[in-house]
Amino acid sequence: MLGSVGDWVGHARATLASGGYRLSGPRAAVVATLADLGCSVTAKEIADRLHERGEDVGVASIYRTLELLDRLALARRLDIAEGVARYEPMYPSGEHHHHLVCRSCGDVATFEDPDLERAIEKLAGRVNYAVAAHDVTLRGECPDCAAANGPGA
Amino acid sequence: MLGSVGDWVGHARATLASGGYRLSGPRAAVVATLADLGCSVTAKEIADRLHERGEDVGVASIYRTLELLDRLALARRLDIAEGVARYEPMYPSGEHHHHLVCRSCGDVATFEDPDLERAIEKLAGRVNYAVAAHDVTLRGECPDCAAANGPGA
DNA sequence: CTGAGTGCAAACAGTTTGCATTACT
DNA sequence: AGTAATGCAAACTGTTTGCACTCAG
Repeated sequence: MLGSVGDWVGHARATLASGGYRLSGPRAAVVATLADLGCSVTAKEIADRLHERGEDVGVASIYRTLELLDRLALARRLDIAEGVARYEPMYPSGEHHHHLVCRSCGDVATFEDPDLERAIEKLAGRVNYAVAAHDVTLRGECPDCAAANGPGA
Repeated sequence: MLGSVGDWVGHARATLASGGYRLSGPRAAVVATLADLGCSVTAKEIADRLHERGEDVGVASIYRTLELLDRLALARRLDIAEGVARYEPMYPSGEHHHHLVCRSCGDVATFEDPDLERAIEKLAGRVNYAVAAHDVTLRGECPDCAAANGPGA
């Protein structure tokens, strides 16, 4: 079970500790919640989830933790929809996925594609930037919205 | 000269007109400025440029125009850096490019890659979404920043 | 014990909206 | 003339920051 939730939480805890960062209650809660929610999570979603469980954490701490995770390469920030930052856990193995965003309902799905990764890798070697990461976002309609809107269009 | 600046302005004007949208002074100014600035432009950059030329346009109108252009597929909104919406002209030919973003200085460069497009096209046929568009963003360091920071890292 | 980390609330930046006024068509 | 579009300014949303307090190491 590569990159499983439990693994990532452990990895995050270890990385934080070895970086001299304290594993405070709020910080641990944000890490656990991010792991739990998984893919493409907003600060608000984390806050809400924690609130539901009675374990409230100030928004500032949520933002500060997410920023820290991003800085330590424990999470990555996504620019899928403008206006809201989304985060998701980053696995040490480097495995990752990309996103499909529904223009109608905002739903986010994921995909992985070796061919695409290969094309990007080759490309990265050709450009004059030192490429460290990449995002690919496909936009269109999810099956549900296509069924609902498509026939009419 | 496919998709040249002049072409696009004409195309935009025609599309607006045929959609029943008025070609007001402010709107025309935004269209012209977007064409002029070209790639990856923010609302503020348009406002500033117009201000320099003494042709001030209210921010609201700039945002409304950009949203309209996006809606009419005359421009596309980019989610390159979170927190700011960036726009660029969309050419009717469908030709487009993607972006390289420097993590150090924020510089944005562009690239085109047929292999990548091919991979995305194939992929689009395989997923269950009806894919209408795609964005690819490579992140890393531009040559200048790599030269400045790289040796130290 | 001591400073990293927290929570609050105020500050901010970018964007949107309501409404009276202006100006395309 | 009639209505789409503008400009202003206030409202909003998401995010950041200053500061006194707290708690993990």
